[in-house]
Amino acid sequence: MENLNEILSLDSKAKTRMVKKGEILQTEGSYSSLAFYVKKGLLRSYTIDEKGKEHIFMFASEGWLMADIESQEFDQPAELFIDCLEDSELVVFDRSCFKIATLTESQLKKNAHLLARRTAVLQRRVIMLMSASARKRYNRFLETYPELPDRVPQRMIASYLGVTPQALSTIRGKIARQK
Amino acid sequence: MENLNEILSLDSKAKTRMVKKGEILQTEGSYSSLAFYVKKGLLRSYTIDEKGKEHIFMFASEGWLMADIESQEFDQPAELFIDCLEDSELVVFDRSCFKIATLTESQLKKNAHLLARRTAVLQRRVIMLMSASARKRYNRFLETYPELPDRVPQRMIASYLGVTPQALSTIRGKIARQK
DNA sequence: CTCATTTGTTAATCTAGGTGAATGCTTTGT
DNA sequence: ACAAAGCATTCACCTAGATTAACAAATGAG
Repeated sequence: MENLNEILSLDSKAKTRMVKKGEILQTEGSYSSLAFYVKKGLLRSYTIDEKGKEHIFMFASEGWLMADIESQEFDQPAELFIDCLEDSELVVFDRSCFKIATLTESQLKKNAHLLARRTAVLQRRVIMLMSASARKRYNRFLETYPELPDRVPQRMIASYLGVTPQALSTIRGKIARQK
Repeated sequence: MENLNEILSLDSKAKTRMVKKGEILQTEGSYSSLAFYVKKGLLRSYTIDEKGKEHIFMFASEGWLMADIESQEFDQPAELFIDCLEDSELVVFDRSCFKIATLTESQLKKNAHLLARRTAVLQRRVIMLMSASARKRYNRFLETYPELPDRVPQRMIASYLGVTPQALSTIRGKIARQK
């Protein structure tokens, strides 16, 4: 991820803010979407389907940027909820800060890298979801985010992987037993 | 989608090229990745898993840009195959044309906008794959790409949706019968 | 035109993962 | 400190979709 100084240069009005575990930073359907750079702590973004079930879209720990860039760029209401999984220290950016039309050239370049990187992550995620079993997705998750399993409740890892907590528990049991 | 003139302004060296149905434009692992703007015709990008099964990542018909932006951005070998589903007329861009460092401000803005749009599509796709049944995904596909069902073989639609051709056939049978 | 390949359909299994419920364990709030 | 809520695990089901296979229709190459 870009370092903090580069990120900060995107918006001189950005402010540091402390948030408590459980605090909700963005609600689906809201227009006041912001972007959050995580200095310390852990965020997640997710949707809630018509049956009330949560589907975690991504996590953001130290050094990552959490934003509903898509809804910001197209001036649509937020599609995602964003909330806080640990007491965190965030740098908060105004949504205008990611509106492409308003950015300077050097900001655009940073932004383009962030976007390209994000797109690459999503591309791999789509391919995994289409082609790999729950067990393979879990193993890939462990490789990709080695620091998260100790900080994120298992039911949320399950949600990120697109399986139930029970299924993940069974997978973990099998992996542990066969070693 | 941006109109052709805007796209063309990205690269004065871009050339128009006619390609035949079945022609392969990019192979997984190759470094010579290009980008293709579709003036006429239809392309697809896909991976092949360890069992030899194809997984279609996206389609691009008239007015869309097909590119393995991810591998271009990170100078990695291509992750995707790209081939041609109909005789097509394409504008071919060199990969350098999407290397961020070399672009002008107005090109960067178009590029960023294309990426944001692509990311939004992928975001919805991930959420669909995690939370919706095959039937719902098919209905969503029909709404989103109304022109494709008549041009794309069903087995490829099935591959895009992440189900087997048999499963899609059954879904279509049920939908037709219950009307 | 004709034979071969690819495509779509249907049907009979099989299985990964979902659902629901019971059991302990750990957090949380007061 | 205690009750209450949330969490992970296990088990007994159930169901969506995979697999395999057979067959008919469409496509295509020589």
